[in-house]
Amino acid sequence: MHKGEETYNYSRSLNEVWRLLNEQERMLLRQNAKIQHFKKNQQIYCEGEEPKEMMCLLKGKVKIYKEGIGGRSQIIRMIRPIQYFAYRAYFAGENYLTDAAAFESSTVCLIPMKVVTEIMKHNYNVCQFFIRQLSTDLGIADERTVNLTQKHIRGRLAESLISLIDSYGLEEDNTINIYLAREDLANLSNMTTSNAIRTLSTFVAEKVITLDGRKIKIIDEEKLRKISKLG
Amino acid sequence: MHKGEETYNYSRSLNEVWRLLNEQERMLLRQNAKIQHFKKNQQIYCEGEEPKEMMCLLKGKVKIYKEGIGGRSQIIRMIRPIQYFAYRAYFAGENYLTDAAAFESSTVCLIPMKVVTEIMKHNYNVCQFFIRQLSTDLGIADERTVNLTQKHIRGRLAESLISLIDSYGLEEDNTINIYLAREDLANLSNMTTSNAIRTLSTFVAEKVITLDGRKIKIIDEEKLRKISKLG
DNA sequence: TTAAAGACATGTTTTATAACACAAAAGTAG
DNA sequence: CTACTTTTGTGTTATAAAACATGTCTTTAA
Repeated sequence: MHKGEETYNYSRSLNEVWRLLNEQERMLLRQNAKIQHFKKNQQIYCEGEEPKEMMCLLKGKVKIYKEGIGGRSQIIRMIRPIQYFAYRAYFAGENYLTDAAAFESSTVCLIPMKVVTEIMKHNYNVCQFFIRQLSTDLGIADERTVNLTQKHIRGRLAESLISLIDSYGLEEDNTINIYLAREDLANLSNMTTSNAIRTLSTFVAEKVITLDGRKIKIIDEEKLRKISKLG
Repeated sequence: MHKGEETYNYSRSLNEVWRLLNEQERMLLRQNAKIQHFKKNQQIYCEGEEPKEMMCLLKGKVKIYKEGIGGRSQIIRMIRPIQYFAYRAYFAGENYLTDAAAFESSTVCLIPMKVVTEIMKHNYNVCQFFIRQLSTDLGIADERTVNLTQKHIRGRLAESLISLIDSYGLEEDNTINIYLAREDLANLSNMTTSNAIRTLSTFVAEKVITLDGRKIKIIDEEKLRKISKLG
């Protein structure tokens, strides 16, 4: 695939926001957007940095996380392709409060926030897009707070697996379409790596999932949802 | 105070957003806004309800909370006068995910969301106001998740006390300007009521605070912040 | 003014989960 | 291929916090 074609596909991928724009605004984006590749486990931005550009994930998988107490990191949310991220801090007038890193080799489109806000001034649809997105994410964060603080280990892990299914989907053979280290699964579910491993094992014993290395195959999604709700 | 004067004062209180509006928009608000009083402990809205109106707290104190597992409720955030709330769900296209109730006798201004979005279409400043607010709140929610899941009881309670100071301020004698039941303090800090009581007692023993019923007087704010960070 | 209900306080027991320790497996580099 | 690091897996111990129990104090109500 030569460079022109690659860029063309990316432009199409930005679709969701793209169709809210007129030709002039699209031109502005084309002129200012940059494409950047990140290797597996490469940092995309760091806590404390000043946000200048918003990002749209074109390819790959990205985690937004925080380094907590005593090196225990906590994954806040996961990004899938064609999701926008890294704009919150700029809008709040803050530096980044989180870190972002690529789970796997990823491609990101960077758009200067100055350009974005310039467009927003004259385009209500784009404002509405961000308001809806922020509102949805705030709702998810509120739910998450209760889940992580009140549910037991089994419930939290089940919840995480379900959210991974929702984000990245299942292959034809019911394998979750992302391969995470046990440690990441633990950081997502607010538990130690040992307990993530142990609890995954009990799920296997209960025939809710099967494991093959990092491949997680869902056997009984109904039961998994039940564990997430009650356990 | 007669009715006209009361309304006049409320209008001035809406200041922050008020000055973003032109005369026509202000008229629209005046015609559609309603003032409503809530008694102590009265519910303002419930989870599952369809949001139709945004609210601005004019007087009193309000808690936004969620009923979690087994009746354990979790306070998500506290509202102080001249803060707007109850708009997230509408913007996200959802029903309310939280409950809201008055801590003490409170006065609320209700503004139909239809009117708000109508104004937003032609007023970028109002869009910006909500985007900034949502972005700030999302940042707070992310911080909170890590604090509630990773800090120990002492740290969580200290954190809650500090956030109460930040929200409601201190009297001249260093008393926190809100009187919460131990149970509410517990629901704010993700712990049982017993543990909130116990931990408050240890804070008294350590001369960080003094207690007189529900009055909490801050003796050593520096130490409290240290406990919140490390403990 | 005396019950009754609710909030506050504190000691004891139980339990979920972290912390630790070690081993096996798998991936990585020299 | 071999050594080395990282990841996974499992048993054991320690501990923070919930659950439970009980009593006192305070407010409300009859």
